[in-house]
Amino acid sequence: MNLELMQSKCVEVSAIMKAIAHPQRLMLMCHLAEGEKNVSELLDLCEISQSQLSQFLNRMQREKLLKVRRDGNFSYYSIADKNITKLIQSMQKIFCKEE
Amino acid sequence: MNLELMQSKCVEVSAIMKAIAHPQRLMLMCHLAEGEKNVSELLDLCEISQSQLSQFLNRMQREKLLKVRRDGNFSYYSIADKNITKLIQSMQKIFCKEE
DNA sequence: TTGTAATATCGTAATATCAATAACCAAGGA
DNA sequence: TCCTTGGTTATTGATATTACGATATTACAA
Repeated sequence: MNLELMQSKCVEVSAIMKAIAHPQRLMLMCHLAEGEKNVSELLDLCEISQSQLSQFLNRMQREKLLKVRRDGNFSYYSIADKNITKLIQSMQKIFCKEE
Repeated sequence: MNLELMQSKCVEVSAIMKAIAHPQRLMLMCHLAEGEKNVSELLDLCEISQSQLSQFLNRMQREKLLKVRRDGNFSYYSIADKNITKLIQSMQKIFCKEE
C-alpha cells in the first residue's frame, strides 16, 4: 500500500474513530451493532440524558455512521455502513472477550 | 455481557479511540503496527512537523498506547499492548483491503 | 562548534462537552 | 377545533480540551 493512499485512508478512518471516541457514543454503537433501535430503546439502554442522546445520534448521522428510518413518532437508528459494524464487532472481540 | 461491564469497557476503549482519532496519529500507529521505529524513521514516514510528532508520541505514550526504548540518542517507539496492535490490524483489514 | 535527536512551553484558534431550554410535530382526547 | 402529551430536534452558553506553529532547551556525537 502506497503512502498517499494510506494517508487518505487515515483521514477517512480517523474521522470515524473521532465520532466513536466517546464512552456513551461507543456504547450506542455497540447496541446498534446488534441491529436497528429506536430512540427510546436507546435511552433505556444507556445512562444518558435525552438531550445528549439526541445530539449524539444527530452527530453520528451527520458523519455518516448512522442512518435513520422514521416510522410515525419513532425514529429508528441503525449503522450506515457494514464496515463500521465490522469495526465495532472486532473491537468487541478484542477488548470484551470473556476470561 | 452485562451493562455495567459494558460501560466500563466503553470508557476504557473510547479513551484508546480518542488517542488514535487523528489522521497523523492513526498513520503513526499504522507504521508502528509493523514494529518498533525510532523518531526520525517516523518523521520520514509521516508528513508532520518534528514538534507535533514529539507531542503526539508523547501523548500516546502517556495514554499507554506506546512504549519507548531509549538507545543512545535514539528513542524507539512501539505499541504497548498487543490488543492495540490487533485493533490497528483489524482496522487495516476492514478499511484498507485491496479492491 | 555544528548537527542530530528529542523534549518542553506558550499563545491562539478551533472543537467538544453538557445542561438547560425552547421548538416542532403528530396522535388522541375533551 | 383546541389542548395536551410523547417523541424528537435545535439553540444557547459556559467550560474544558485539542491542535499546532513558534520558539527554547537539553543532550550528545562528530
